[in-house]
Amino acid sequence: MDSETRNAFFRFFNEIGIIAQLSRTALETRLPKGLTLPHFSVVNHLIRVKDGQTPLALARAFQVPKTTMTHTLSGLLEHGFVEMRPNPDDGRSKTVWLTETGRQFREDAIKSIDPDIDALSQTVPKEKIEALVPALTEIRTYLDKARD
Amino acid sequence: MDSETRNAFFRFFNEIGIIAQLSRTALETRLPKGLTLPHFSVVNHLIRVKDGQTPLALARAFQVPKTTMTHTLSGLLEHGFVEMRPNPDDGRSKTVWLTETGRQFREDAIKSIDPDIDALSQTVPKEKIEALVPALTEIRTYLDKARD
DNA sequence: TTGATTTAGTGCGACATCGTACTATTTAAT
DNA sequence: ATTAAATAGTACGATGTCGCACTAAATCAA
Repeated sequence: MDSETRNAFFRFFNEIGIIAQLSRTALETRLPKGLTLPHFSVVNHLIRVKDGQTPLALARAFQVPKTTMTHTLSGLLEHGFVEMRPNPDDGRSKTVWLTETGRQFREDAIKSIDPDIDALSQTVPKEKIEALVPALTEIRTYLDKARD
Repeated sequence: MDSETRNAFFRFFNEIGIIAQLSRTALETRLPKGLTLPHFSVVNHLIRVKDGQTPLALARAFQVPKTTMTHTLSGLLEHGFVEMRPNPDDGRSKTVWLTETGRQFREDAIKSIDPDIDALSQTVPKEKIEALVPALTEIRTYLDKARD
């Protein structure tokens, strides 16, 4: 493997890592103290997709270990953003449901974040972002499969 | 802001976050136990750019708080991969220098990782990666400036 | 049916990250 | 020259992340 190819991939993953870090911090400064990107992401996911999913399904959707999802959900429970109900199909399992407070949290968060996205879109228009996503999805899918 | 635009950016940052996570895990499984992506990245940076830089310069290069860089460097010191020397230009400061052990660590790590990159490049060729980097750099630069 | 294996979720411990506060030194202001 | 402000680095504490081990329930095998 030539070092030029290697460096291309290194540069790519380095930019990815820094963007992940900066965007996360940028989002979290807009959230009420004690709430993090995973909190917002999970609530957002429950709205965009559907609630009533199991913790394990959420862990898989976000590619995190299930212990991490347990921790994230415990924070959402403390804030009253979700509630757990037994899974009628599986006694080991639970289902995660949004509360009205949780929906409101998402509404408020989006109101706080929208101006930032709007500002970013002045420099990097939506179309440019949309053009990037398919390649990123391809890479993400590859990495997901590659981890055995 | 219409929700379509918002969702485009959300999807983008979501993919970014997952790729960062998966690629980090993939790399770290190739490193000796106890060593992390930041350890490798810093050593790699010291070789690609130059050693003798200050901890603060490294913190800025990786967009992490200086306390985080202190912690990363302490790990590199423990492993004997770098050594610290006083900064002749500034008595408050230090400079970070690679050791032979550190260079060897980087060599070995690259040998371990190269096959993975090679496999990835079969699915996502170098050219495709290189085409993505400028846009990512633009976004990273924007986010960096935007954090006041 | 019974026992073995797999799976969902959690408690716990290890460690990475990062904000706050502190020391030592440098730079700026007068 | 003296003092105030800014800067480099670190110690410490809080918290997020995740591997390991465990319990309870489901699935599979005979």
